[in-house]
Amino acid sequence: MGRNEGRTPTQAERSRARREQILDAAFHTFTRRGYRDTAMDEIAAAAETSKGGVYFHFPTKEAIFRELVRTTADRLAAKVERAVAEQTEPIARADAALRTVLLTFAGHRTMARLLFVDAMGAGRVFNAETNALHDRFAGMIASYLDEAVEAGVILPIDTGLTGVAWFGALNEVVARWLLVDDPAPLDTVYPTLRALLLRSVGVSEARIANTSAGPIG
Amino acid sequence: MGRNEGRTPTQAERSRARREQILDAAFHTFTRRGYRDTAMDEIAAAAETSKGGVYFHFPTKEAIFRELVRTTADRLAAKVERAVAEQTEPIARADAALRTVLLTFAGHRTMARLLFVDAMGAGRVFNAETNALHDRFAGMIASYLDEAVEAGVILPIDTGLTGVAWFGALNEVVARWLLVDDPAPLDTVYPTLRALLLRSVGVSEARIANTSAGPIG
DNA sequence: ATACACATACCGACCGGTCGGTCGGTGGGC
DNA sequence: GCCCACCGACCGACCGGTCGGTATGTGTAT
Repeated sequence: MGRNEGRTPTQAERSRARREQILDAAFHTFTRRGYRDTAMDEIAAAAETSKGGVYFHFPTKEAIFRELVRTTADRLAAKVERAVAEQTEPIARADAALRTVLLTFAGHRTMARLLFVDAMGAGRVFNAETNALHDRFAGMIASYLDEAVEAGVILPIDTGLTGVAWFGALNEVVARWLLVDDPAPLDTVYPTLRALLLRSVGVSEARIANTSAGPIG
Repeated sequence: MGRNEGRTPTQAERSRARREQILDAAFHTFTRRGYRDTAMDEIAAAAETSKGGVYFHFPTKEAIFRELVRTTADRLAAKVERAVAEQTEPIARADAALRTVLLTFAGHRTMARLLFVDAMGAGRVFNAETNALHDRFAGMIASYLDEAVEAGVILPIDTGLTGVAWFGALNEVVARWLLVDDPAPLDTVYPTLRALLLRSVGVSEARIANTSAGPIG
């Protein structure tokens, strides 16, 4: 690579590093205490800088939170889409999506926490945000279900409502797992939840018993 | 009816009336603006009294909210239990529970709102509360499912997890309906959701098609 | 190289506003 | 004459965001 190998970092580099540092600190603080209960001073302290320093990099508290939620949701959605793309058969695709979400949350509990924080600690401001987030994921599910209906492998159901219901079920299971002190590992509930959801759209027991695929991407 | 027919009410009566008035005002304000965004002054104003007046009847803001949630949840639970008691067949019982919740919410949107407010606007304080509330209803569902499993009319599933998942699905569908501006009537989604849930525990299509019962209590 | 000009990153005291809760007072019914 | 119900000014803590100031680069002309 260029000159200045690992030497005194340039201003731009230090700036981006600090920004990241603040994002990290905010992530952890929001994750542990919720949005409303997190003070800017706390974020500043956790990032080992000052409130002024934080406000140099971000315009408002809300902006920090939004960026965090957005990037986190993006990462999760991308991971799901990657996993789904590896499958061609409709049921296997829906299944891959479910597995990816569940196992990703299982591996990154804090990630799950952040995506649930706004529902737990934010005020009216974020209802629209939360709504949009839920819509996005419920919509993803619905589109996979549409494929499956089209292919005739599941019943011709109301995929919109089903997407919402599936998302809700998943949401609640994960939320429960987040709130309990020493939760059972999330991946142990996966087979049960999978069977429950697939059955709900008319997949045969035989087809459900036939589990698919290996580890997630 | 004793003497003093509708005449100047006694002090105790006026006191209880005021208390109710405050509860009412708090209910409406919490329902519209969420817990955190509701100021005691607003409640006082809505109850046509003063902040001091409110604090004469209630020790803290939290106490008001708790009482509201408790009595509301109690009313709903009682209604569900009454509806369930009218049925003897396990599937019909679970079905009655679902119908009652959905149709009660459909008829009392504000009631639904209050039960969801704590998740929307409260801070850490109520996580335990919310958790307990969810537990309670998920537990109710699970116990009905247990009956059904016992009777052999549904598959021998993990009723605990299923209770959580059903509750989550229901929860999300209702929440969605609360947040959308002009929602489709909740009772139109009932048949679809009912079929979805019943299928998920292995009830046959034939049995699902056979809808039960008349209007709710 | 040196000096100067300017921007960038950061600090922390401070401000303005909000809000839960308190308290001294008051008036009307018993 | 006492006390219940009520009033509303007030308190103190908290918190998001601002601002004047500083110090450390960074580019440029000499």
